[in-house]
Amino acid sequence: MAPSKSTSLDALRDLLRGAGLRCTGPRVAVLQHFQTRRGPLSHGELVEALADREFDAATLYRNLIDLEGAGLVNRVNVGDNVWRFELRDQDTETQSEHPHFVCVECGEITCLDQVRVKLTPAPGSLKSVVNRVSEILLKGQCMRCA
Amino acid sequence: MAPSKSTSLDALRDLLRGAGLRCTGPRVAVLQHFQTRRGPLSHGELVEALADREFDAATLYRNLIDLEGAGLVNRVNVGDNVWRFELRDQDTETQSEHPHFVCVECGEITCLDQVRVKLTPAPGSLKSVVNRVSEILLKGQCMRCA
DNA sequence: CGCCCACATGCAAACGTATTGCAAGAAGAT
DNA sequence: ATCTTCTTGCAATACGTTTGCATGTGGGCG
Repeated sequence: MAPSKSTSLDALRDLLRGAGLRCTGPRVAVLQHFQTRRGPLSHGELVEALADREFDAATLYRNLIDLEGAGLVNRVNVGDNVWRFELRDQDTETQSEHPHFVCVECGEITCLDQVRVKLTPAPGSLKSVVNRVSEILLKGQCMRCA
Repeated sequence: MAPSKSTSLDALRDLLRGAGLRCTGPRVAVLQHFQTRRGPLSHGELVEALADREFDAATLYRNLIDLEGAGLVNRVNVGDNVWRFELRDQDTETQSEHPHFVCVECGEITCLDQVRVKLTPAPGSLKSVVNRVSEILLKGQCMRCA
């Protein structure tokens, strides 16, 4: 019968502790805000969104970095030279195989699970410089922004 | 019998004038430097590379912007929040944008001119979200960092 | 060939985001 | 309850990007 609020709060608590981070006010607030938000969030947007809580901007910045280091959020760059962060899906363990598509307009990130990318190098071009490709990023315009 | 130096200089002159830009010392120097360089170049790197010419940094910055507006260079973003510019291939009319490879260790950026990327979408996956792919970014580990 | 004007340069400064130093404060293990 | 270590708050710095403005210059035109 526990209210959902405290339930999710406990979940966040476990999430933080499990990641080796202390459970503090700012961090819980950040995670909570991420849960209500779809899509990447910049540091500035986060500061403004939590302005009423009056957390220090540097604290929130470091929180984002820490959460990224703990694997709870991803840091993405949609091409406007501003770091953005998004809650990382905890369910999917391996996400390395499929390419990601980033819309340069709305910044939405799409996992192209079904898309296969085939690289056909000319002799001596790819092999000479590239050892291993770990991530494939496609940038462009999504249908909605077209 | 004209020396190749003056020949290419004339070519650059025509390139600039043809693009509607005045032929000035800084602009010629920028284009010349791009010709000797493989891969994208940041503003800071360009300033340092042409330090002996003692051009103003703001001038070089505006040159990059102007050259981009004239279609002579492309502006790319490899994910480190720094704008980079590369000479645009004038021969290929259809945007044959080559993919870029970024080493996640040393940060070196490589133009994979010869690499062709073929996307084979499963039915209804790519078309539904992606309208147009404008940039392809491959991240991984380069040979030297392996 | 020289004039003239729009465009380009140089210099300085503003700006926004990213990043760090340090002392005070809080979390959580014992 | 205490103590250690991590975190916060505040300030200041670093860095790339961008702009204002006065001066200088390319190149078209007479």
